[in-house]
Amino acid sequence: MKSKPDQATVAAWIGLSRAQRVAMSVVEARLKAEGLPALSWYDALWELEKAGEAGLRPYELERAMLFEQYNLSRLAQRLAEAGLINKEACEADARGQTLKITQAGREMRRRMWETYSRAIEEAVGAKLSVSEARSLAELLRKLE
Amino acid sequence: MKSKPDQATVAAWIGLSRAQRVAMSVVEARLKAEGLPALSWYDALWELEKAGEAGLRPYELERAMLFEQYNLSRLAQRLAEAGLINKEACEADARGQTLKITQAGREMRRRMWETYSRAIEEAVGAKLSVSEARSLAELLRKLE
DNA sequence: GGATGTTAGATGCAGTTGCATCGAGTTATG
DNA sequence: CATAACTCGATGCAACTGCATCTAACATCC
Repeated sequence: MKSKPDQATVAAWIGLSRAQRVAMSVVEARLKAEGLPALSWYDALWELEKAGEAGLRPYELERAMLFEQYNLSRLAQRLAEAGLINKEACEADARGQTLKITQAGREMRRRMWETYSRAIEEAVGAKLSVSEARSLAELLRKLE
Repeated sequence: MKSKPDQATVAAWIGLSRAQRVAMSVVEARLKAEGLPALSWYDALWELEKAGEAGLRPYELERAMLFEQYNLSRLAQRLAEAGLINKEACEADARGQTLKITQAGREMRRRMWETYSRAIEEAVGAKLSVSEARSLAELLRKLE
């Protein structure tokens, strides 16, 4: 009789939790040290920047970011308050809205990227060769 | 001129964030569905069970779990209130205390493991071969 | 031994997250 | 068209997290 999750699976799970926590705390600390907003702001701004002129419906952004609905609702509020996005009424569906990044939002995203990218390099790039990073990315993709 | 974090590094970072979020949400959902406490309870109970009769000082547990100090302080409070651990005065250092798992704590950990292990299998084991899981664990270990 | 610095752990407060639920609008069914 | 079922997004409330700070107890240095 074989144990359900084998040793390697458990090791991978533990590694995933720990590595993510370590890397994330480095990245969040760097952002905070520069007085920049948290990572979730970046993710949202980036998705909206990629979406361009059309913007995104909250539920689309929610899925792209793997965010809970209530969570995104509040994130959007804060981003709008900060002037980084606009919430526009949606023509096609009177319940809904369309989120669009503002110029200030694009600038903030760019500014965050300077710090963010350095932190990624520190937390991941410096610890893996390019081929290791590629392998890791591929293995992680299988978990989604 | 080469871009600072290369493409593979960024892909690994994104994969890490997403995979962890997906896997974690599966696991937490399974625990919640069974009316069991959150994962952090399991981690603490497991560390204390491994520590055995000697128990652990809060700051030791804190480091083992990669938890913030204030965070662990409150987790220990809740575990103690639930009767899963005991907080004993520390002989060697009057400021400190020693945390020890109780019998109820051991039982809870075992009970959580039944659900937890199935969830790990579902979120990780089912998506990777054994050798892939081994590779993944090894790559992730380099990030700590 | 006494001043100074450091470490262990707790806690008040503000911000964030999770959960449940709501209200408004849309779609499906008859 | 009426009603039932569902989707979109917001929100009250409770739990949790992060930050700063506090108290008490070592440790160090003279």
